Amino acid sequence: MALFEERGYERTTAAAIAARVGVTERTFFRHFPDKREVLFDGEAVLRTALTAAIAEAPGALGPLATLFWSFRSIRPLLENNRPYSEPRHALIAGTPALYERELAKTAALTDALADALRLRGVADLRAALAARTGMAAFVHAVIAWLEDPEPGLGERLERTFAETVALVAEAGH
Amino acid sequence: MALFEERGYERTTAAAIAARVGVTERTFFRHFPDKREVLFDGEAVLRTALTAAIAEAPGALGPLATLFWSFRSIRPLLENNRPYSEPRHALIAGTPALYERELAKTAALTDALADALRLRGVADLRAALAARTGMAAFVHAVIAWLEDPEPGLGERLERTFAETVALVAEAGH
DNA sequence: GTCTATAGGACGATAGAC
DNA sequence: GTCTATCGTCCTATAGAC
Repeated sequence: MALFEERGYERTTAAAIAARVGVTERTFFRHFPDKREVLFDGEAVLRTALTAAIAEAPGALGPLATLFWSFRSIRPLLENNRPYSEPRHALIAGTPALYERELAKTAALTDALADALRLRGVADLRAALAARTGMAAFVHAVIAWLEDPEPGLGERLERTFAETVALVAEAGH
Repeated sequence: MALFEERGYERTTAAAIAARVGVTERTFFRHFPDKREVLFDGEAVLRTALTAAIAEAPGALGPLATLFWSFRSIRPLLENNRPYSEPRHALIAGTPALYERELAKTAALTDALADALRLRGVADLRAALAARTGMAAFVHAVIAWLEDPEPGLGERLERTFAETVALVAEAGH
């Protein structure tokens, strides 16, 4: 992050990153399959936390309510991580190659959520649609919060969930 | 597509594509900013059709109903394109680098839909959330249809819209 | 005369093969 | 760790269209 903020992502070579931590360029590529991945280690933590939450959510909840419940439950994780994730978000948003990778990670997470719903007995396509719809709200709320800390993440999530309900209700006549 | 289906995307060099159409590698890169882009020319057509439809949708419709109306209206475009888009989808789904680019195009399209909604007077964040939610349904329906032609796209869209309404209604208590 | 397209040579960086 | 293929950029030159 220090190097990227200094010279920008594209003008920072993999060799320069490697040199900064005292290894060779080849060693860098042994740890990360490509240069973008160096910024996306955290995704696994988020996926683990969310799929665990889905498994533990109250059994009475429907698919989308389960997701909303899970998103609420990992709020502390996101809030604690903000000092790192906020500048990271700014860098990613301004770098097309990184933005593409971020989208791929989000898509992989969406698939994982759908699988976690299936484990709760939700039908195949229904689980996929619920995961997409839920992630649409979650990503919207988190990005809004990363770009403007007020109001807090909890408030952003609740407002977004409520607005999703309102938008869809209106479209359903 | 012929070359990609023959040897796979990654094992097809830009030079090979260029040679196939009788130009040099450098000329290839004058037409396409990078190798992936050669498969994503069509996105502009879809964006133009959808934003135009949003502008022409009945004024009484709310944001999400406007999107659903627009998705329905471009059905013929998608159906006519199926002979090309179906093998293309299979190739993209099996090639991570192409899948990432596809996600980026979808994200750009989502932004364009949000802007089109703003032109209809929808508030900023509300437009962004509606666009994300609508695209979640649209992409779900189109992918399901590309991977299995039965039932048709019209039926896939209606079922998906209805299921979105049901999922969200349930989550809203 | 200007605009647009192709071509050629050189080259840095990523990333894979070994 | 060594070696190298491929992607993608920079620069300049040339040919045809209008």
